Amino acid sequence: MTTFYHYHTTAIGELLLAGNGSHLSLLGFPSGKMQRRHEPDWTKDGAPFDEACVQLDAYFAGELKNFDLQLMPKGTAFQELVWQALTEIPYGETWSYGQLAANIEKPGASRAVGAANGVNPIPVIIPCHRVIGASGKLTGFGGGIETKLFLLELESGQVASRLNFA
Amino acid sequence: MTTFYHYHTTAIGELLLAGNGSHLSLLGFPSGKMQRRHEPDWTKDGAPFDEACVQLDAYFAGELKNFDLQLMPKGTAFQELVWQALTEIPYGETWSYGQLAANIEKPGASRAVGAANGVNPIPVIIPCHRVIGASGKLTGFGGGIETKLFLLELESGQVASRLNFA
DNA sequence: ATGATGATGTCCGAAAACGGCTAATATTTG
DNA sequence: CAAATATTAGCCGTTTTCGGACATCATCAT
Repeated sequence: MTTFYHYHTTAIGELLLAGNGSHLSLLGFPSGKMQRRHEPDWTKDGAPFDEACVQLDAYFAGELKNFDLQLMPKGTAFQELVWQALTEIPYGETWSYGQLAANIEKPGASRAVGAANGVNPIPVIIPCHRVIGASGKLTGFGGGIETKLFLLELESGQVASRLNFA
Repeated sequence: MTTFYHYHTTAIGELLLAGNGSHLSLLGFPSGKMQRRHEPDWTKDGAPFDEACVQLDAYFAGELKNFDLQLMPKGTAFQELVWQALTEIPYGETWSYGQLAANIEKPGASRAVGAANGVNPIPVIIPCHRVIGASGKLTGFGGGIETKLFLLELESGQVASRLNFA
């Protein structure tokens, strides 16, 4: 099965999108700490990334609050359960890792939830950034803590129109 | 990639053959101690097993001394090296595990050779039965020691025309 | 306040166990 | 006294097991 990819520039920098012909399976950050680029055997464009880009643009413009895309994140049963639960956190809201754990009927698995969050293959669209420490601390984010903060401010209606790129 | 399979009865009982459209990747013993049967998602027949069966029949009739088939055993680098070396043992001859180890430039790895022998995916055709202990003892064989003995007697020209099946 | 503790799922590296072995010593047997 | 058997101790790739480390957090002692 061939994998398609596409780069798209947004307010948080360039993003890598990838998937098969119909479903999105990856959103990565080509620059920054956790770099993620396309694999050599992937095919450029070709897949329906247009819709994803349109929705991303609208999201960063503050006009779209809920993505409606065909997603296909791949992980263990537990991870997919967590990622599914993530999509149920309303726009602009934040939950703690423990709350999310309780929500999937696995109280005590807050730490495991954090680990699953850390390998979320489609950040932003699957809003792992809406999960923070119980103390309110933004404990981590693949695209960098500053990006996580930017997304939360965007969703909270604050300005946060610019961001320093390294 | 779909896998094809086929059962064929020989002097040592029923055998399971499996592979893709062109290469043989498995020969198993459906009955006996180390049972090996086809997986549910495999496709019956369809692949060119005809030639393999013809050669097997000729082999058990004592008429064919060297198989000429497209093989595709899958294992670690070391294992494939061992299996390759196995095919260089002449018909009717027996080597010790230590000799085989020395032959692949890994003296001292006789024990590892034994382990690799034990997971040979295509016995009989890849003649792991031609390897015995340095003392002459037939130390092991997936299809049963008695089968190993049968094969060696067959290749040594002895009668050994019948074999008791459990 | 600060710090140790235990619960949870996954990954990763290290360490140990396990064989289709063998040559070198013991130890038994005729 | 040999000449068959044990026992032992290295050998090596693979597999299994185990112990931490994590995007945590409530709890109970200091």
